[in-house]
Amino acid sequence: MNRKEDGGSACRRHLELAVGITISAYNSYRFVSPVLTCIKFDLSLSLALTSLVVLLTGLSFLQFLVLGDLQLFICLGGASKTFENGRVWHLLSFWYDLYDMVLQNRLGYGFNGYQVPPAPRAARSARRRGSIRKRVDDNQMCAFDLLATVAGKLLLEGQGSASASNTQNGKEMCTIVEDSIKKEQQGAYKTSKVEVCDQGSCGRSFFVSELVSQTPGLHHISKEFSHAHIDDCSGLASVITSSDGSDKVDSSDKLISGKSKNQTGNFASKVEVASSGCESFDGTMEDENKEQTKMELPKTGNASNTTKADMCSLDDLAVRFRKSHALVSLDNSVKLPLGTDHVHTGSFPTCRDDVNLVIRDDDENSSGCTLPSTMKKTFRPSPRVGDRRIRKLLASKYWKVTPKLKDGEHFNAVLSPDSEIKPVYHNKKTSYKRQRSQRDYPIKKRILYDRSSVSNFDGGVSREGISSSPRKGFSFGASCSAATVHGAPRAAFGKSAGVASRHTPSQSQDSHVKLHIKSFKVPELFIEIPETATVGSLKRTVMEAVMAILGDGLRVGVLLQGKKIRDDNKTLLQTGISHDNKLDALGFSLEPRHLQAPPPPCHEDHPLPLTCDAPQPLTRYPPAPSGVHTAVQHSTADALSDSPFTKFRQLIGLYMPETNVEALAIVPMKKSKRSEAEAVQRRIRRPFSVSEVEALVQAVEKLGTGRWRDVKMRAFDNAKHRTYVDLKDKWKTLVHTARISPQQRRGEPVPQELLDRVLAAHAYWSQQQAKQQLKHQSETFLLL
DNA sequence: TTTAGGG
DNA sequence: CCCTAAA
Repeated sequence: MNRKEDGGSACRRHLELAVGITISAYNSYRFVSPVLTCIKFDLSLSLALTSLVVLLTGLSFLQFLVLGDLQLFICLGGASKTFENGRVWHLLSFWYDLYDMVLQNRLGYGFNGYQVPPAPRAARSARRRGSIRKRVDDNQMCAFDLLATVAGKLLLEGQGSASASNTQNGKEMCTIVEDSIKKEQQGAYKTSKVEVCDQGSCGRSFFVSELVSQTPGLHHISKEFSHAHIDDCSGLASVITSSDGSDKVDSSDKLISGKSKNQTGNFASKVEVASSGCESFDGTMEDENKEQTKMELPKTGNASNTTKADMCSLDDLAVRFRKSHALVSLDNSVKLPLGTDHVHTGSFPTCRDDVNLVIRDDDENSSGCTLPSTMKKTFRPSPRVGDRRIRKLLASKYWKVTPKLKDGEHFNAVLSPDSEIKPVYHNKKTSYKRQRSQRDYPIKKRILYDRSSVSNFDGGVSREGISSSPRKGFSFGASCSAATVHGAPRAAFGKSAGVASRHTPSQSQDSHVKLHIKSFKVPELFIEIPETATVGSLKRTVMEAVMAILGDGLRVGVLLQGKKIRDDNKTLLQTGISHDNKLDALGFSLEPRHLQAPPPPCHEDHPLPLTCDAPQPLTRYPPAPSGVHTAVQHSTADALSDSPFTKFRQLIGLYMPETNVEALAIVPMKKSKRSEAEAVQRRIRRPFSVSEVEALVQAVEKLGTGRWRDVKMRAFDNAKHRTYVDLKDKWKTLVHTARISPQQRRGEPVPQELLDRVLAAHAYWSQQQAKQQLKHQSETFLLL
């Protein structure tokens, strides 16, 4: 429950329940989240980075829904979707947290502690930065960091000069920035700049492109993100090792100074890059979509003869050099094995600002993707800071698989034990040296998550899904399997690396990455519970909220004292909720609704396979669009076409009209106004089958229309869900049906023969009843 | 609880 | 299917 401070309600107490429910107020529950069990993200991506991004996006969307406050424009496999209405903060912070979680590998991290900033504030980035850095390896820089910072700036500025800014201004700002940057570059710094144009259709699997939104800030942020992403993809620079570790730098400042040093030429004389992604980059651009790529290489004395690749690598190297300490260490000698010429010392300084844009696609085809000129520049709060940030960004360590490695070159993804993810391009000849630790475990062209490596987690990242189907673009699926996680759920991500290397089958393996989140928490579902609430009503509320967020396919289980209890709505609805500390006992879990879901690997962990009285699905709240309720299946290789993908599409909003988004976002928050009566769940409608009708008719023929209890016992004794009232009602409707014309009848047609019998029986027993009545009356009369 | 009926 | 008066 760290990081949980609620400014607005100090009086709230936060208790973390075993199943992930936090009670924050006396009569309200703060569902830090129902535990989401077994949500699988199946990514057939060539890049782990991309996977991550997608994953984050998917998850962030959850957050988004809950918070309902962000706008994001995402191009996903060609389809784009805009999420409106919001502040970037939420998403950013969520990313942040996720990033944190993923890379930092914090044990027991859930989303429970997550607190949404009441309002955008610049402080966040700073704040986070500090904490994160300490927590982490110090090496961890990430795009998110940058994003957050930029976002903060933008938001602040946007607020400051808000009124003046609109879409137009955004563009202007962009331009201005760009200009300034250009000048800057052309001026003091030599830069290698790559302009890529044409966005969209790059065939990249995932690409966060510009925001079309009205929010300038978002636009910029988006760009930043693109940069991050892309750059990351370009992540060539593998390892520049240094013989002397003395140069390790830990802070940005130092890095900067390092750079200065570099600029002055005191620096590395040799740069060694095994295989830089630049190569692939170039090749791709050429053979790919024939996108226009323009590279502007300022002809500076030293760099004049450098090739594109060189520049690229240099850039990267430089950046990485300054940035990722863990990855790159300073050395007196740096080699550039790109097969290209060597770079002179002088060229290094070049890299300084640039970063403009090396856009690389992670896609196997890494197409040179392009950004409109307006997107070329990243927003910079200040030149200096921007620089730094960008560098950080560039240095962010994600891992990626580069498709176009040359023979003998292997890409090594390294997931260090401390969750560091490092891209390592490894050349046969030039293997990199590891200075800092032995934690680099190269694996070939593949990113593996080993379950065993995350054994301490409830769930881990499963590696089973790692297969590759490059070119498939990517598919994303989420599937759920029955699993109830006991104890605080933890999202586990690559915890270690070492093991990964063991599972390095063949290089021919696809780069299909499957991330498996066994459980995570839906952050901040806030549900107020009226005093009169019952467990059942609460459950229903939870269900609604969950469904609003995740769509159909899930059911909510009720846990008492950590144990799953039989889900009997009737009982639950009558079970009040004590508002004292006994709340701890109550919990909820999310489970897949369909029964055919294969039991999850973790099944044994569960107390009971979920039991449900009725085989039929529970009523959906809200009603899901047709098709949505298709059973969630375990993702398979072709998740694209199947429900998992559908699921994902739901997640990312393709599923619901945007008009609903806002509502959805609000739903979980305040929905308690309804009367308790309304909160009581209505029984599921179970149309009578023909055979049931027949049984009913037969029984009534025998027993008459006034002995429903007997009818029930006689013909429906084992049909628990059919009460005698139900039978009576059905008879009523049957009679009505029989009397109306066939055209007016609806539902499953009842054989006319049965209807005739219904009328006959009805007539007969009505007559009998009348007789009985007369008799009774006469008897009474006689008595009088 | 069961019937009977209206909603 | 729900709700309930009435038995």
